Amino acid sequence: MTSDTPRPALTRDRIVQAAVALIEREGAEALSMRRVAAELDVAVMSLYNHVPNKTALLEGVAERVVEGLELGDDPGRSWQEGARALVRAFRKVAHDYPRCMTIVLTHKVDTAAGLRPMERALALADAAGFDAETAVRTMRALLAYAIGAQVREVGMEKMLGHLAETGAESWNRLDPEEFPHVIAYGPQLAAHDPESDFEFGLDLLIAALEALPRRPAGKPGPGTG
Amino acid sequence: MTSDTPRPALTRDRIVQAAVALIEREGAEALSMRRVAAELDVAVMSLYNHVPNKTALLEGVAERVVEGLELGDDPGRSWQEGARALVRAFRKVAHDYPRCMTIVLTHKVDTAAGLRPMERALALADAAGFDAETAVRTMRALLAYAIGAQVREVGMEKMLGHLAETGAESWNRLDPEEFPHVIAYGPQLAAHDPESDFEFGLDLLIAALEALPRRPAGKPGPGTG
DNA sequence: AAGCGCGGACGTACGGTGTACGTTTCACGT
DNA sequence: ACGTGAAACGTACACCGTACGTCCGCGCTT
Repeated sequence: MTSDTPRPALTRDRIVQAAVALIEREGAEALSMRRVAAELDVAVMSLYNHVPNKTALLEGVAERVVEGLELGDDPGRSWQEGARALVRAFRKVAHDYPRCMTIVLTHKVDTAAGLRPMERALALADAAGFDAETAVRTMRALLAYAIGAQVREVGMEKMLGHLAETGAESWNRLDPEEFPHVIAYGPQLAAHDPESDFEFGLDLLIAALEALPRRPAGKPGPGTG
Repeated sequence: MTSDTPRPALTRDRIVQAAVALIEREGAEALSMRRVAAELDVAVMSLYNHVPNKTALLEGVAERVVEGLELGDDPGRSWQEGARALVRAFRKVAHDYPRCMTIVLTHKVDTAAGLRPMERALALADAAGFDAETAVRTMRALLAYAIGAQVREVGMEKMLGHLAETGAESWNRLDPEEFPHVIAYGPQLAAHDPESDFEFGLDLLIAALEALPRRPAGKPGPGTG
C-alpha cells in the first residue's frame, strides 16, 4: 500500500496557493496556520517544514500576487501608453486579489518579482527622455498613485457598505453648515465609477509628465533594448 | 477610604489614547486588549465597558488619528496652495503616527472627523472652478496620491531596512540583463528624499489640474463662504 | 538484499489572544 | 437606610502561533 492515500505532496507553492485562496474567500483576518493546514488536509506543524513562520507565508502571498502582474512587452507603443498599461496592470491584480492587497502593501517583496515592475517603470521613464533623478521620481509618483487609488477605492467601498447597512439616514444627519459641499455633491459621491475615477487621475499624471523637460530623443539611456 | 486609589477613571478616550501610544511605541501587531489594559493598570474586561470589541477600538484609533489633521482655514490663499496644504496636512499626520497609518487605511471612519478633509477638498475644487463631477474626481485623485505616497514610503523604508540587514550583496546579485535600469539608477533609488519625492508628485497633480477647463470665476458653487 | 540515515509528516504542549458570562463593589437617588 | 444600576473584575473557553520530540518511509551505501 504505497499509494494508498495519494496526496499531491505538500509544497511551499501549494501552501501559498491555499493561503491566497483562503484570504480571497474569507478575508485576511481569517487566515491562520490551522485553517491553511485544514484546507490542505494536513497537520498544522507540517506547514513549518516548508515555511519558517506565518510572516514568511504572508510574504509568500505578497510575492505570489505581484508575480501576477501582466506587463506585456509590446515595444511599439509610446511611453505614455506603456506607463498607462503598467499602472493598469497593477490595478488589474488589485482587482483580481482585492483582499490580498492589504498583505501586499504591508509586507516586503524582496525577490526579483518585486523589482520587475520597477524596472519596467524606469525603462519607460528613460524611454520618455527623463534624466535619472526625474525617472526615479516619476516611477515613485506613478506607483504612489497606483497604490493609493486602490487603497482609497476599497476603503470607500467599505464605507459605502457600512452606509448601506445603516440606511440613508446618516446623510440626512449631516450638518449643512459644516458639510455644504459634501451634501451638494452627494450624487457624484454616491455614484462612484472606480474605473473612470482611476483613469481620471492617471490622465492627470501622464499629462503632467508630458509637460516635463526631456532630453531630445533616442539617447544614452542605460537600457539595453 | 473613598480616594484610596485615585485612578483617573477609565474612559473610552483614555483607552484609545493608550492604544495609539502603544501602537506607536511597539507596532500595530503588539496591540492587544491585555496590553492596553496593563498599560492603564486595569483588568482586561473593564475595557469592554467602554469599547464593544477590538475592531471598534481600532476604529477609534483611526478616528483619533484623522482628527489630528490640521486643516488651517486661511481663506486668502489660492486653491493651489490650499490643495497643497491639505495634502501636506495628511502627510504630516502620517509622519506623526506612522505605525497607526495601517490602522487608518484598513478601518472605516464613519464620524464627522472623517468627512471634514473631504469637505475641505471639495470646497477647494469648487473654488478652483471645477464642475461637480470634476471636483469629486479631483478630490479622489489627490486623496489617492496622498495615501499612496505614504504607503509607498513606509513600504520602501521596510525594504531598505531589510536590504541594510542583508548587506549590499543583494544589489550585486541582480541580473544585469533583466534589471539594467534598476542597476543604473541605483544611486537615485538608494538616496531617497521622501519630502521632495512627495512634492514632485504633488506638483505634477496640481499642474495638471491647472490645465483643466474651469468655469470663469466667482460662480454658483454650493459653498456658503 | 540488508542496513542505515534523513527529511518530512505528525502529536503534544505552552503561552498568548479576543471575549462571553457571572460576580462583586460602590456611588447615588430615594 | 436601602435598593439600584453602572462599572470593575475573575473565570473560562475556543482559538492562535510555534517549540519540541516522535515516528515513518524513501533512497543510498555496502
